[in-house]
Amino acid sequence: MPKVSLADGRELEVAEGAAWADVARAAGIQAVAALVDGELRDIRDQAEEGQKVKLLTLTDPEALEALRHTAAHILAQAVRRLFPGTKLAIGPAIADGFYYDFDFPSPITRDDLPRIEEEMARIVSEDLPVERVFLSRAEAEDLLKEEGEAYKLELLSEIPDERISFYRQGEFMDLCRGPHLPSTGLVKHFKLLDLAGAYWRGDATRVMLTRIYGTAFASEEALTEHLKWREEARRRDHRRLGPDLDLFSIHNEAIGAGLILWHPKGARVRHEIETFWKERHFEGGYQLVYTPHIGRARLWQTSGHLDFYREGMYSPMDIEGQEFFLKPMNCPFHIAIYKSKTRSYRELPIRYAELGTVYRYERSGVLHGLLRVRGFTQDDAHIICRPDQVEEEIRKVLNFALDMLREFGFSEFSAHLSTRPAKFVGAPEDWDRATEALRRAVEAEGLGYDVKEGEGAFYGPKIDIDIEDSLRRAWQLTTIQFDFNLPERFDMTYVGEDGRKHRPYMIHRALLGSLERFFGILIEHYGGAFPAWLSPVQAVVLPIAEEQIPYAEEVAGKLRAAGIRAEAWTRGGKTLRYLIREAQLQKIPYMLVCGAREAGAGTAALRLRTGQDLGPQPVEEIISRIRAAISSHSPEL
RNA sequence: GCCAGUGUAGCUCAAGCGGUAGAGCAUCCGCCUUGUAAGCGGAGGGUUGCCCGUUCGAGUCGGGCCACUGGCUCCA
Repeated sequence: MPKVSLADGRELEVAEGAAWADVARAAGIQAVAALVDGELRDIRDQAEEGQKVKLLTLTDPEALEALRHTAAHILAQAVRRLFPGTKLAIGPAIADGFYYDFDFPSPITRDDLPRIEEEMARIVSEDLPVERVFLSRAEAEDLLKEEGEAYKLELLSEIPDERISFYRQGEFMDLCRGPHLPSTGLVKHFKLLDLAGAYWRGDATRVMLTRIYGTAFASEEALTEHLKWREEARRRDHRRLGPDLDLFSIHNEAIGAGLILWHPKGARVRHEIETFWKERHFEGGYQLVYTPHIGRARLWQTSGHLDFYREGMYSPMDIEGQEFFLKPMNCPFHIAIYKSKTRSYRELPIRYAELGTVYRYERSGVLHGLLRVRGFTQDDAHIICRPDQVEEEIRKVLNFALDMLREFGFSEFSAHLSTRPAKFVGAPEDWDRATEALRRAVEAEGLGYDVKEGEGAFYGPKIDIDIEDSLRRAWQLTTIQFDFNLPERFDMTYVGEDGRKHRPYMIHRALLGSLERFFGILIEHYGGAFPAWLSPVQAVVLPIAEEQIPYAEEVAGKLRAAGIRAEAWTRGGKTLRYLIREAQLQKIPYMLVCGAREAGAGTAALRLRTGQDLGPQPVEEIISRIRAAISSHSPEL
C-alpha cells in the first residue's frame, strides 16, 4: 500500500489506486485540490508512493488557480446555456482571475455580461458535481466533432496522450487538463470584468474570438478588495491625472497620436528628472552627447535598420535628392562619435550618454497614454569597452541603475536574463563571456532573476529589470544589452597594447527606459502626489484675507529665494477653504496659511498635503524643513 | 491592423417613441473679506468627432471614415 506524507508531518498509508480526495477524507481535511511535490494537482489524481502532499482547502492561496479555472468553466457553461451554438476555444486561470475565449454565432456586448453572471450564479447554486472522465482519442474526436467544436479539435490534435481528460458538470462537458474543484457550488465569489477581442492562439492571421475576463476569490472580502484595487488603479491612471494636474496632453487630430505635449508642470518634473539624471551620469563617468533627429539612408543601411527594422521606422524624407530617416535609435550616432578618431585601449571604457528623442511607428491600436507612444526620449547610453573590462562595467551599470531607481522611490526589483537564441551573430565565446558577466552582476546585487533561455536578441544577451510600483504592478524599465552586431557592421576598433586593431564590446543600456513612459509610471506610482523634489509646485502661500496679500507675497518670495518652487495665491474673492481644497486637488505638498496673526508674528501656519495641520511656525523653519525634504528625495514631507 | 464598446461646452454628465441641445464644475464680471477640502449672484461658451444618406425635420435612424477605451498565446 502506497505511503504519502502530508504537509502537517503525518504519514498516511493509502489504498492502492486511491485519489487525493480519498487521502483528504482519511486525513479529515476538506480539500479541493492538492499540491503534490510542489505542483498543483487535481484532487481526483491518484496518490503514489512517497509523494509529499499539501491538501488544499478552498481558502488556501495555492487553490486559487483551480478555483478560477472552475470559474472559467462555469462561465463557459453559462454562455452555452444563453447562447446556443457558441464554440469554445480556451479558458485558463490567469494572474488576477480567468478568461474564456468564445466564438459567438453573433456578437455580444458588455451589456450581456450581467445576464451571463446571473446564469453563472444559477450554476453555482445548482452545486453541480464536477467529474473528470477519460476518453480515448477516437471517442474524444467523435464527441468534439459531434458538438462542432473546431477549436477544441485543433487543441486535441496537439495533445500527445491517448487518454484524454474531460471535465463534466451537469450538461456541460469540456476538454480540459484541469485541475478543477469538486463542485460548482464552491465558486461563490466571482465577477465578470471585461469583454475583449483576442485572436485564436494569439495569431493575427487567424480568427478573432470574443474573450470574457473575470475574476474569482475564495471569499467575498478578497473579491471586494481586488475590485477596490482595480478602482484605485483606475483612479491613479496617468491619463486621468495628466490633464487633471495639467502635466501633459495628447492631441490626436491636431498633432498626432502617440505624440506628447509636456505642459509647464510636467516639463518641470521632467527637468528635475533630467537634471538629476545628468548629474548622476557625470559622477558615474559618462560623457553627455547630443545627436541629430535624422540621418541619411546609408547610415541606417550600414546599421541594418533598413533591412531589419524598417516597419518600425517612419517613411523617408527627401532632402536635396537624398533620403533621410527619423531616428528610431541613437546608437549609430554614438558609434559615429566613437569612430571620429582612432581610439586607444587606454581611452576605454568610453561611456556616451544621451537623452535622445527617437520616433518609432507603433500600430494605432497599441498606443496608450504616455506608456506606449510614437515619439519618446530614451535615457540612452552606450558603453564601449575592452573584453577585460566587461565584467566590471556590467557590475557598475547594474548598480548604477538600481541606485537611480531607488532615488525615484522604487525598492522592489526583479531581473530577467535573456540568453543566446538559435539565430545569432558574433562568436559563441563572446556570448558566453557576456552572459556570465550579466549573471554574476545580478547575483552580486542579490536580485532575484529568471533565465529566459534563448530569448536574447540576435545581436546579444541582455538583462531586463522590472520594478514594482505602489500598486504591486511590475513595469520593465532598465535594460542592459550586449551588441555583437553593430561594432562589426560599423567596423569599430581600438588600438591595443600590441599596436594592433581590436574589436571593442558595446553595451546599450537605458535605465528609466523613456522619459515619457517613466513619467507615466511615476504618476501612477505616486498617484500624482510626487515627493517634494519632483513636485512641480512645492509650496503655496495662502492669504486668509486681502490684507495679507503683501505678506503672502513676501513669504513666497523668501521660499523662492531659498530655491523652493513656491507660489502666493493672491487672487481675491476666494475663501481659505476654497484655496485649501484647490491646493489639495493639485497635490501640492506644502500649504502655508497666512492670516493676521501670522503676518504679525512673521510665521505661517503649515499644512501638509497629507491633511496634517502643523500650526504656525517661523518661516525660516518651514524653509529648512522643505529644503531637507527636497534634498533627501524622500516621499516624507 | 483586428474584435467589442464609446465619442454632446475646457472637465463630468443630461436630453422617453426622431421635433431644432441642458446642468454642475472650470472661465469671465460683480458682491462677500473669509482660519484648514467648494461663500453668493450674474454672464459668456456647443458645426452634438468628421462625411454621406433616410426624413418635412437627425445628438437620436442607416452607411463610411477618424479618434479613444478594454484587449489580442500568463497555452486543453
